[in-house]
Amino acid sequence: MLSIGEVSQQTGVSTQTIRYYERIKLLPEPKRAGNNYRVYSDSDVERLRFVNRARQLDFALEDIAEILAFRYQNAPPCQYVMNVMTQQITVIEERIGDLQRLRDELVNLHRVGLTMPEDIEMKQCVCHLIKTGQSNEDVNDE
Amino acid sequence: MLSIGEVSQQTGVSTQTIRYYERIKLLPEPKRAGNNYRVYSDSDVERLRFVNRARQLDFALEDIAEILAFRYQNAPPCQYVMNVMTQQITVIEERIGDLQRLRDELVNLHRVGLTMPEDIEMKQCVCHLIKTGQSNEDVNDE
DNA sequence: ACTTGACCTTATAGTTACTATAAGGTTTAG
DNA sequence: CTAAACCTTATAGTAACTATAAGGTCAAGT
Repeated sequence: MLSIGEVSQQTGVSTQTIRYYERIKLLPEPKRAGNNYRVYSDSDVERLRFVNRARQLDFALEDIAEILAFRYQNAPPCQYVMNVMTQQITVIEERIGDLQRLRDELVNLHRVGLTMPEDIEMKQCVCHLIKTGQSNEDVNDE
Repeated sequence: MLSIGEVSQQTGVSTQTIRYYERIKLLPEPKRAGNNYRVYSDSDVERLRFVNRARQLDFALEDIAEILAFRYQNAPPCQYVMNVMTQQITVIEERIGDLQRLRDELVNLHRVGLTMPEDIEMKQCVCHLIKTGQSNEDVNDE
């Protein structure tokens, strides 16, 4: 039986966040000690660990709630979880692609900024690059 | 001279977002027509394009406001912009790394889920994988 | 003249996943 | 007996929008 602070330490989830999860019903209301402090059982901690782990996999809290609901009904959430995973993978791969393109663009702009003569750099410079939105194509491919 | 809807079409920024930018003073209050409709000049549109382009580069609105403030004072924001860019690139590269690790982990879990015998898959399955948080290491490297 | 639909206006609340703050109660060590 | 390190609740703030409500304006069609 652990206090909220102890649970926080053991799981790496802040006390604020634990209370937040309780508020949005992702975690059940724990028992209370005589002084009204929260007291957590092993199964509470296990559930929190599950939530935390799923968050690290970037599952939305809503999806996690759904999975937990399946779990509680003793229905197998497997197919659901597998579907969510497939979706997640697609979304993440798209994000990676977007970010890579963005990084290339920024690196380009930065490089152009560096190679500008100082007096121009200090007057028109990078703002112009941002503004036009064409530097990328200019430098890159066209 | 354009209406908010026309500006929206020309820039790809929703009318809601244009009003939002005005509210947080990223854009100046435009003139109004007799009917109280917003009327935008070319320079208004140019400024919005700048904001939009910077957003596409994932600059925070706060940074954009800072850059625009420099611009207005005719002070060269160059060094500031260059610094922001450098920071952005670092942050983005970290995010890409995180996401790649996450994707690998998910792909792994998904693969394990697929190769599970169906009866097990339908009872313990992926939830267990999420729960333990150890499947990744099991499958990957150790 | 009137109504329908596509515009425009403001103000306010909702989104996601937290984080921070205020204002206070409890417990333990010195 | 007081200071610290816990705990409690309630509420507001974060980023960058998006959605909703409730209404005003305008051009075209009947």
